[in-house]
Amino acid sequence: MMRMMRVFATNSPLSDDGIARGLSVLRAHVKKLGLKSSVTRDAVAKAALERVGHFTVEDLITDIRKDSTLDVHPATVYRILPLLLDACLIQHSLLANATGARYERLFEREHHDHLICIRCGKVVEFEFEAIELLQRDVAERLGFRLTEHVLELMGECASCTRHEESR
Amino acid sequence: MMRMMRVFATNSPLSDDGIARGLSVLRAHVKKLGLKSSVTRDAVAKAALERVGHFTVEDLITDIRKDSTLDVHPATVYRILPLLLDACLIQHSLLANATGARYERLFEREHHDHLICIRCGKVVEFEFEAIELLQRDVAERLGFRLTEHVLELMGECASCTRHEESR
DNA sequence: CTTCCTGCAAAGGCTTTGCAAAGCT
DNA sequence: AGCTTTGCAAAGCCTTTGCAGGAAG
Repeated sequence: MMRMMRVFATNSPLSDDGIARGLSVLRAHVKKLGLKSSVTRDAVAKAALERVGHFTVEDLITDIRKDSTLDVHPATVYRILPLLLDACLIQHSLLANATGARYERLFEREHHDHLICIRCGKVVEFEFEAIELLQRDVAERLGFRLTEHVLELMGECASCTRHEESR
Repeated sequence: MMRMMRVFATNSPLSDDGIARGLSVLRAHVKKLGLKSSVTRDAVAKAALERVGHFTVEDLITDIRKDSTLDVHPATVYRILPLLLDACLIQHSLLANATGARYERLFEREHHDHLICIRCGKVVEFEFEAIELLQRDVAERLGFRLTEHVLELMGECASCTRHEESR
C-alpha cells in the first residue's frame, strides 16, 4: 500500500547499454519488416533514446547535428519516427496546448502519466496504481478491452503558486 | 456508492431553451469585453451548442450552411471560437490521433471523460468520481493546484470484439 | 460616426509526398 | 543489379494575420 504511487520528479537518462539495446531492437524490427538499417536511422533512434523528457522532431535534428556531422532532413525524421513507434522505442505524448507532435521514450521505461504546470510548463511524471485499476474497471464495465490511455493533469505547481502570492 | 459512476452512452442534445440561454451567456460575455454581438457570432455559437458530439471547425460551417443562408468563412470561425471557449460554451477536446482541433459543448453539461474504440471510433462518455478524487489526491501530494485534466481510455468495444471473433 | 466584424487572400507552421540520386546487400 | 533510403522541393492541411469593405452600437 505504501508504494502505490511512484513519482518520477526527474526522468532519468537511459544508460549507454540501454541505448545499445534500443538500437538492437530497432535493427531487429527493421529486419523483420524486410527493410534496411542505416546510419541515419540509427542516429535518429539514438537521439530519441538519449532524450530525457518530451521532444519534437526539431529537437532530434538539433541533437544529431550536435554530436555528429550528420544533418538529417525533417522529412527523413518524419519517415523514421513510425518505425520507432512501431518498435516501441518511443510513444506519442499529446501534451495539451503544445503545437506540433511530441514524443517521449518508451523503451525501458515504466508507464506514467503527466502532471503539467500551466504557468511554467514543468512536467512531473507519476504513476498511481489505484487510478490504473479504476480505469480498467471502467473499461470493463462498459464492455471495452482497454489497450491504452492518456491521463494529463493540469494545474499550478507549488513554486508558481508561491510567486503569484508574493506579487 | 451506487451512483459513483455515471455513464453517458449517448450525449443528449441541448434543448431550445438551453440554446437560448447559451446565446445570452455569449452576448453578455461579448458585451463585458466591450465587443459587439453579430449574426455571425450567434450562428457559430448556435451551431456549436446544437452539436451533440465532438466537432471540428468544418462541422460548424457545414451546419450553419445547412440551416441558414449564411456562409461563414473558416477564418471567422477561428476568430469566434476563442470567445466561445472564454464564455465556457465549449471546450477543447483532444481526442488522440485526430488531426485538426476538436471541440465539444461544455455549456450545461456535466464533466466527463472519454472511452474511445480504436476500431470503430465510437466514443463513450463517462464520469467516475473515484478517479476524480484520486486525481486531486495525486496533484495535492505533488504540490499542484489542479485546474483541469484530460483522461482518455482507448480500447476495443464489445461489438468490435465480437465481429473480430466471428471472422 | 466611430468602432468592431467579416471575407478574402496571403502567409505560417507542421507534415506528407514525388522524384531522382545515393546507399546497401 | 535490384532494392530501399535519403534529401530536396513542392504540395497539403490547418490555422493565423493584414487589409479593405460592411455591420453594429
